[in-house]
Amino acid sequence: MGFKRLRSSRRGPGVITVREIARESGVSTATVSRVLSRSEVVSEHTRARVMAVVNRHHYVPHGLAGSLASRRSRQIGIIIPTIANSIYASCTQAVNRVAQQAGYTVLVGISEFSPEYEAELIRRFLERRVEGLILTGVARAHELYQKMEHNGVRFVITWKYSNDCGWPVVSFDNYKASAMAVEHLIGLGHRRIGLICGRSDLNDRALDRRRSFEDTLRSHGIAPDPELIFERDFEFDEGRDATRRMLRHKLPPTALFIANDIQAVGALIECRESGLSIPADISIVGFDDLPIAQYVNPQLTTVRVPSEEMGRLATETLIAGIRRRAPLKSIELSTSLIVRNSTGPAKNARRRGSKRAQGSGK
Amino acid sequence: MGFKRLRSSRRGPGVITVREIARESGVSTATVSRVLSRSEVVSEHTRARVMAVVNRHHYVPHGLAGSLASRRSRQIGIIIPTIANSIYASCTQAVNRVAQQAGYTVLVGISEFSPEYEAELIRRFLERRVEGLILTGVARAHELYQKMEHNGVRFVITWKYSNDCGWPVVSFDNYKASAMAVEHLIGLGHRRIGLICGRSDLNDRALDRRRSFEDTLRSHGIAPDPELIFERDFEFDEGRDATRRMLRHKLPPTALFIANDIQAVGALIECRESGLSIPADISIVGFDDLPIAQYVNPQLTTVRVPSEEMGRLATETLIAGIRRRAPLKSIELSTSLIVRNSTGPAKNARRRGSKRAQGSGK
DNA sequence: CTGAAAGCGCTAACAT
DNA sequence: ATGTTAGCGCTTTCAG
Repeated sequence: MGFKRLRSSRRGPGVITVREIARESGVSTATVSRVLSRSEVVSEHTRARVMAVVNRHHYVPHGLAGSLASRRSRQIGIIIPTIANSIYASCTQAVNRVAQQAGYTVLVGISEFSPEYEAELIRRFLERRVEGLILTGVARAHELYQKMEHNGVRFVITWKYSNDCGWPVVSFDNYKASAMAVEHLIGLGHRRIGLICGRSDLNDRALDRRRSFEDTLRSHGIAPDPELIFERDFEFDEGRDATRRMLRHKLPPTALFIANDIQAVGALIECRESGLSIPADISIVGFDDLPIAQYVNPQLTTVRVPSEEMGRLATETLIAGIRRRAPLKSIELSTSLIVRNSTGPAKNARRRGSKRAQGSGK
Repeated sequence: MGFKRLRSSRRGPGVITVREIARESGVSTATVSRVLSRSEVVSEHTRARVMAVVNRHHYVPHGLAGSLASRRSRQIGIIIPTIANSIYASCTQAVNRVAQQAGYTVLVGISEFSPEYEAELIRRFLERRVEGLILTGVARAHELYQKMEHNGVRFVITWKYSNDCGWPVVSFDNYKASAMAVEHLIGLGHRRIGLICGRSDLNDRALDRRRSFEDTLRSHGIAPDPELIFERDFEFDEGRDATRRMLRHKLPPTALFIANDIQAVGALIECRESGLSIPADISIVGFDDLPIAQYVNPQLTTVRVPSEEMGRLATETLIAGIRRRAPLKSIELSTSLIVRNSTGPAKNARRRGSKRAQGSGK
């Protein structure tokens, strides 16, 4: 107990502390702490006295010290691949809202589709002692899962439903959703169908969608043509360029399944500028149902994903698990095909008529 | 996957601490700490021994305790109004990248255009002891500025350049940028010009753009018509609806300045669906230069804003200020008008010809 | 190059 | 209803 250096021990701006507030209001630090958290257990009189001092100094308690002492950080983390695609934005916004409501602060990490970067973000969030983590997809080094468990942090996977991965998941099923989209095209008589999706080596959601595409074709007796499958980044121009290449093919597709709306809009523009009429000459199905899908011409048929609901439920599940100290339960969400004007019967189709919007999942 | 609880003081999962690592590797906690931060001052031999134990336990140091002891949180915060508009997304992504690079973690706050919510976020971030803050716009309660100063946190304002607010600012000037857009229309002979922008009571950027619009018209001898001014939320449909109302006016506008591309796309669609041809019947200038601006038909003339550069520079400025313990310096960025195909001469215009892309700012 | 020891600012038993 | 006290897990002088 040295009496040397009172306020602001080492150096640095002498920001006010509980001790100072306690001294000035003539109570103990414990009482100040109580006023600031569970103010109902404190008498109205002392509460008012303390708050006056607090306000006078613009005192904000040191949350890190508080977290250290209480062993609860009141923080959760979310890691998404990009913030640029508004589909992640709406999910993240929902997460934020629910977490805030429950008294949690959210750390947002953007991995930019890099596994190394994601690992680094997870490490940082663990260091920041988040109580829970919302992750995108399930594919990551086993070591990372170990690290999360060893550090006692709960997590939930989003954007990829899988009932055999062993981790808690709150998501729709990319495989089922894509099958629905592809079957819509096949049902319209299309047999020659192209695919554009994200890079399946960096993105297990893209992988699911691609596998679903190939399997669904096969199950209808159609052999997927590798020359009609493109994996690209999520940019309008990438979708556009891939489409251009497909249209140049000696046997061009009569329909495209494009596993995200950004690339799909690019594809749609490319088709239109190439003089094709949609859906008379070529049909297009997207994925995500971004707001823009209704604002292109023709309006885009696409798969609607419950991104906000997913964010909300994932956060609720996570926080409930943290509070109850119980294992998290998985939830499968459903998607639906929104049939608009970018899909129609194939030329020379044997079967005719189009399906209406239909549900999948549970 | 059960957690065996080791020695844990009160309760809770016995997560490993420095003390345990120190014990197992036969060194002091000080040495473990050195290995984990400035490993170069430790002998290769002990370093290796310590790291072996660290890895075996998947040990992640308690960053909050570290921050408390070192009095540096290594965190900065950014508060944006929404994550849904990709113009903020690209800025935020740049902030993240630079901060990460410099060893800082970023807290992202979404205020949803609510001053109360923003105040709450600032309070939480202060509590989390961020070392710096990146804010959107300059309009907020004086008390908040006081609070930031009293708590010794540095901050920089973005998205609004103003050299008389007294705070450090890294931004372009909304007023100048808008004037450039409006003068483009006036230069094409338009005299009857409508405006759609965000709500100027919640958004000082929208206010600047609106004032600039009105002032620029007046300076060319045109009286702004209140019936041709709409303040709306940032949704396609809002832009569309406002446009519909303007087109119904007994004296409809021949040109629209729409102070963001989201509403502008909505406006463009509405005009097209109303049977107007763009730019023959009506000209449209947007603001932001979102990727979508090139993907609508006709391509949108709009103001390009340096959102990534702003994010990058704001972060660099902030971190430099934190490191040097020096006041932050303001930076004015420039914008440019990207002339595409949605603007053309007014019908019956006296003057003809259109201007090319031109710069503003510094 | 390494260790001992004193806190960082707060919370939560446990008392009163 | 309020005070006393013992840490939370780490970093950082200061010695050696």
